[in-house]
Amino acid sequence: MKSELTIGDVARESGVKVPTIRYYEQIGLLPEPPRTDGNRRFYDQKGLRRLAFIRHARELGFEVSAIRTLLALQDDPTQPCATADGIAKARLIEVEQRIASLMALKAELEVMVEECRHGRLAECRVIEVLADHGKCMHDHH
Amino acid sequence: MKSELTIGDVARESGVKVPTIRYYEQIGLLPEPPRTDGNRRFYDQKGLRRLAFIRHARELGFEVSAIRTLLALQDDPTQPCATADGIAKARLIEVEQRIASLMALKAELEVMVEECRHGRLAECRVIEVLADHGKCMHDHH
DNA sequence: CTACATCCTCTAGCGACTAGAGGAGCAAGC
DNA sequence: GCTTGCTCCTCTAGTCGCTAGAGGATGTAG
Repeated sequence: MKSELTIGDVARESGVKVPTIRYYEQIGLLPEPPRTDGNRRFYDQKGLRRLAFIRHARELGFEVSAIRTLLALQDDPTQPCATADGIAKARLIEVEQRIASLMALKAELEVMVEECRHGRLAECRVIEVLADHGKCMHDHH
Repeated sequence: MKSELTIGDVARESGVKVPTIRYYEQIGLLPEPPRTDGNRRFYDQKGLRRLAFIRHARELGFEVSAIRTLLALQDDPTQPCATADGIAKARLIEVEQRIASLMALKAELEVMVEECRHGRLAECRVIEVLADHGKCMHDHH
């Protein structure tokens, strides 16, 4: 376990691309790391963990502003966790709504694809359904 | 049924906002409509249908480039519909993958929220799970 | 005739990156 | 030492699909 990690090292280990790491630093999600004599960033295990935290949160769909709050909470563990819990709950609701919406779209796409008779476009269901919303059986949108 | 519709009329009837309609025109999704003496755009039922088509396709998550192709196909209905069918099928696969991914995230978020004991952050599951990906039971990401 | 809504063009901003230019540093092989 | 080639640096600009705002013209209702 190296103690001085280059930006490439942390990129490999965290799965976050090098330019994205620099971008996170630029927007203040990551602190400015120390530099070598040759002006290169170097990181320690703490920096790597912070980046892994960010990556995981991004994968879960949290916005950067939410991650900013979560990181601040992590930095001050004397705070009650109601805030973190609230952010997670809000995200859960978003995800549930997005799933419901996508399920409806899936059903609609399936009908379109299913009914396409592979003939001429004149009777193609894909075009037809898109052209006339009334032809789709769902009222979700 | 008016035959000369202002941009505001088609916005109301299609549910697409006025600046978005102008944007669609700018990127070539909509043809440049004729203008009144006072330089205002006016539309007919055909223009409104084209906009409704675009809106529905966007709601189904099709990208603008895909919609461009679908519109071209619609304009030339002698073409086989295999292309339209392919676009819809590709989108269906995307949607299915997105649903699967969101279901996994939902499960993970539920565990996080469920296990949060509403105590101090020191033992908050939300922060903890985010900080250590190994603590989450899914290997989807 | 005066408000006020709607329209026009134009430029710039959003989020979360991603790509590319142009140059400097570093490690390994010869 | 020297060259090759990879990684790093900064900076600007582009992506997608809009959205917001400035600053001005036009149309409509009372």
